[in-house]
Amino acid sequence: MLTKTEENYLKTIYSLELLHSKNVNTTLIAKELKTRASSVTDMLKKLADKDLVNYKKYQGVKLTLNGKNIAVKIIRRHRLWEVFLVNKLHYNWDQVHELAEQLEHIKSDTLTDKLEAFLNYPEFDPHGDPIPNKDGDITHHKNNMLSSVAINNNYVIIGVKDSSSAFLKLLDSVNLKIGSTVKIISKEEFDSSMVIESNQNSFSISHQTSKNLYVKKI
Amino acid sequence: MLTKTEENYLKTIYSLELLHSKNVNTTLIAKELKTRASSVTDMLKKLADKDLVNYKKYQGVKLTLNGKNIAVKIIRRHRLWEVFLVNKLHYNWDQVHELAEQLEHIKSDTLTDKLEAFLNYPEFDPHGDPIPNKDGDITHHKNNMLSSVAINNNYVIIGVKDSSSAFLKLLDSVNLKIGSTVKIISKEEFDSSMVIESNQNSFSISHQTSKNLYVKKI
DNA sequence: ATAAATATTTAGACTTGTCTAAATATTAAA
DNA sequence: TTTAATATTTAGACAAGTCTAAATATTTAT
Repeated sequence: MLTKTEENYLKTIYSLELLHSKNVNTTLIAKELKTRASSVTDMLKKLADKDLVNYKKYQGVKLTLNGKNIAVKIIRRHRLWEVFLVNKLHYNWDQVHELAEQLEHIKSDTLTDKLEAFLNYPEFDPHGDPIPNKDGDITHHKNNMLSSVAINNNYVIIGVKDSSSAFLKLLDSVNLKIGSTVKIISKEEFDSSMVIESNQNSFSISHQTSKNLYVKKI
Repeated sequence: MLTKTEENYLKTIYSLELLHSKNVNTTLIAKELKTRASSVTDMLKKLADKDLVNYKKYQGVKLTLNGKNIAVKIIRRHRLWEVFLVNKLHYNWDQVHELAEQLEHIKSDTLTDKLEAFLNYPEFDPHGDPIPNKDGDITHHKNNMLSSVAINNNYVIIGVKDSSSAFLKLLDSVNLKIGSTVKIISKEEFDSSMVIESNQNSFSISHQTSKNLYVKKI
């Protein structure tokens, strides 16, 4: 049985592998987990001993199949709990991350599956991130950012890249949510901000905002 | 913020205080937590430093008001999660204890209250134990054991003292549950076993069983 | 009331996960 | 390609919670 700390390392390495195609390095993990590179080195050795990562000195790290399966399991638990917190306990989508970080470490073979059934097998969490199924299969079809998409076409928001409370509150304030339809009216060359139309009115959003919104053409 | 271990000590001391009126001693805590008396001594010093227990060398320990409030809070979380697991996720009542032991340590001021509302403010957990309210008030009205109650009267089962899986499975096997009505038909002097009537049929139960069932006269 | 049994505490050690500071390796720049 | 900058690892230390073994206190029995 893994400790909470070991699970957090696996989860972090998994996310970093998705973002960067190369082996994940020590410094990056340290920054992400708010710890020190030396601590990371120590832990990587331990994870390598347990066959959860492939680690060679000075060459970064990569999850083994074993390690990846566990990481996906943790992500599955995290996202299901987020759905529970938002759909059943009526938390706002910007309030659930820290709680899910705790709940994802509850160890039970049956709990996740029962929770999933209770929630009616949701496919996405409140931020639009896909929920891996029981076998660990996960659909990665969120590729288009609003920032890089054609003007004057209709899109629907299917996810957020940044799910910090600050960003989600901003979206709430302009009534943008998962499922909202948006159309780009104009783009500003100077700062890459754009005017978009959504919910029958139009307003300007920053580049920082548009590049954190996943969209799908409709 | 307390560690999981500190919380477990407080919860254990609280339960032991309810059972024994005197100061709780080191050995008892050690047995309950499956650890060593010396480890308990170490922890009691730490808890005393934080003003959670009153501890004097060789004289056992007693929760402070502070410590008691926290203990009750943990018990509240534990019991609410048990209700969730049984009522919403359809676990059997003998399967929820270990899971609730994990869930009770989730730290959140709002989660417990939202969970309580979601569950419609239940008063008792699946084993008939009362759930403390938000202010920590708790009703302790489970005094009559089936073993010590009059023959030929009608009672309803309101709780179980032992909530081990083994005992609960035994109850399942004879279809006794919280809310079942029972009447003692006869008692055996030799081993204190008794024949009871419940659900339109009668059968014998051991003293070990009858002294773990809380009942109320009807 | 003293001896024997039991309970409790202390001292010192171990594990996990962390840290700082120093040593070493890799990468980038001139 | 040698130097400078950066990244990584090692060595040694620390805190939390635990342990064993030994020392001390309390309780029980005679």
